[in-house]
Amino acid sequence: MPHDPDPSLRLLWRHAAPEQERPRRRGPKQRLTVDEVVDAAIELADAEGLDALSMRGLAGRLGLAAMTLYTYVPSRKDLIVLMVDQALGRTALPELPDEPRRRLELVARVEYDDCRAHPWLLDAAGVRPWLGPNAADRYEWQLTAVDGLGLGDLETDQTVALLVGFAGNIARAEQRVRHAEHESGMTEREWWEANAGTLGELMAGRSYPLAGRVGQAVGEAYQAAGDPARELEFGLARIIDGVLAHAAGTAPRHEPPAPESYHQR
Amino acid sequence: MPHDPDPSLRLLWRHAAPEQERPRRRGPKQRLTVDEVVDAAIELADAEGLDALSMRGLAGRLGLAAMTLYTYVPSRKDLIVLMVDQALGRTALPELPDEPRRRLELVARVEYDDCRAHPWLLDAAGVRPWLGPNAADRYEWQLTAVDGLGLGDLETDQTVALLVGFAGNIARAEQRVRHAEHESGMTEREWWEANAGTLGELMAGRSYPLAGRVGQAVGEAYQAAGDPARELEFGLARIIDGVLAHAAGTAPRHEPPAPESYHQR
DNA sequence: TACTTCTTCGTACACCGTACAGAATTAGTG
DNA sequence: CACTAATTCTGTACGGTGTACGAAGAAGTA
Repeated sequence: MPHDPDPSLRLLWRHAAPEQERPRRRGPKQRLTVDEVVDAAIELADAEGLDALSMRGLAGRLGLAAMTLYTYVPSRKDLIVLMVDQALGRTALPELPDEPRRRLELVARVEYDDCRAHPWLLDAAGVRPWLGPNAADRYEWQLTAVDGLGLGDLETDQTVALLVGFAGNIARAEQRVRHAEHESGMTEREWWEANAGTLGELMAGRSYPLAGRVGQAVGEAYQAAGDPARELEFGLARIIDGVLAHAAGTAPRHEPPAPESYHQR
Repeated sequence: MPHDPDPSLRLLWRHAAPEQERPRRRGPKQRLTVDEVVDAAIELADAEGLDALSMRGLAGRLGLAAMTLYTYVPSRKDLIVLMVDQALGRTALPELPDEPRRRLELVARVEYDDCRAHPWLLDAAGVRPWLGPNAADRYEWQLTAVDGLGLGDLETDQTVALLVGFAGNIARAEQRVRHAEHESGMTEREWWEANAGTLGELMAGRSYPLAGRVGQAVGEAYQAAGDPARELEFGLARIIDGVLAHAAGTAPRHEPPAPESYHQR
């Protein structure tokens, strides 16, 4: 017996066929629209994070009783799916430049900017990667950016995943620091100053020559410049170098290692 | 007024100074050890995910009352921090090969394997990236792998982040599919078959030339081979190409500095 | 023995998502 | 018009969560 189609797909694509969207329904009109609900949820999640987005809280902010939300949206999970697609739709996809490197950079940067504007996007990725209209548009746009390098279909897809995944990781690292600072009430620097003594005492006996040196350099650079944009710059340049070299067919190729036992448990 | 040092740091490094670990305490002995609690939590999270790890559930599995756990661990968040470090400590860090490419590959693969063995590691990364002993050991090991390429301290750190971040992303993508399948009760293929009709109807009017073609190719390749290992392979090769090219100080379109042996294919 | 300190545990609170039933409101039907 | 059916809105309730708090008991010290 086959499965039923997913009802929330129609909700995701609710703007696709606006002709007969509302074929005159019986009961009272809805006070709000789904878009208004989702927009309010986005606003709330932007301000206070996905954890702080509760059905009761959102309903209260909208002047509704808690359960009323369920006439707009089947569940909190579905709401989040709608939020993702709606947030993606807010940024207009810029025109793609001609130069390949610029195109790939742009794919990563757009993703990075969105993940900074809506940090909860990174947490929401845990739910099903459903195809909403804006997600579909964006995927098509991303593929267009990578298309024409001479890669195969699979490699094109993997390149997109590589770029947006990396951009998301940079955003995630920033978000983690902000989150920790917000909830511990002290900055990264204050935390370190408060714990350096304890940590040094605990780590006595162990030696971390590289980690000590590198960690210090990273800490200084981070708090001095304060721009994790540099981090984006570096990794992005490496990735694009590698992709372009591969596309040009000039990258050195090696056999993958034997899959079993490159290290023991 | 300066901040107090973080109490859970001592808990993280509880094995660091075992001499005077227990300076004769008064009340009854604890029935369990912190390690046993954390191990049970890891086991539970491995089996059912981080969401299913509740204090009551864990306590029940250990034969304790719920609140008793709080004599071992200050809070659920701290427990997760301990879980992360303890899980990291379970995999012995393999010896690093000589060839640079193999070293970088190994860094990514170890991370990938761990993220597959403990999928909740990816969710747990949301909490503070605290320095536990095993995390510190691993960081040092990762830096050692990248060291010697001629990169600066910052770039070395960023390269590590690039590799492990990528590996985590691949694992995350797999986990997402598994999670969706588990909770929807149908496989990716079944879902598609059930929703292809609806989706096609909804997407009428829009055209996704690339996404359609690529998506189909990806879907076939994915379900046919079932190996996301290929995805790891591809991105990893690009990243390492880019990093090594950069380390060699040569722009992407230059020859690599003739390693002793590499065969082209 | 009495005191102190620690572990264990039951209860309680605030919050969460949401199932359910009833009241109010509107559109279609006679 | 009245009547019915569908739909929105709402309050209450259930089972779940993390954890604050206080009581009870055990083990060490005086």
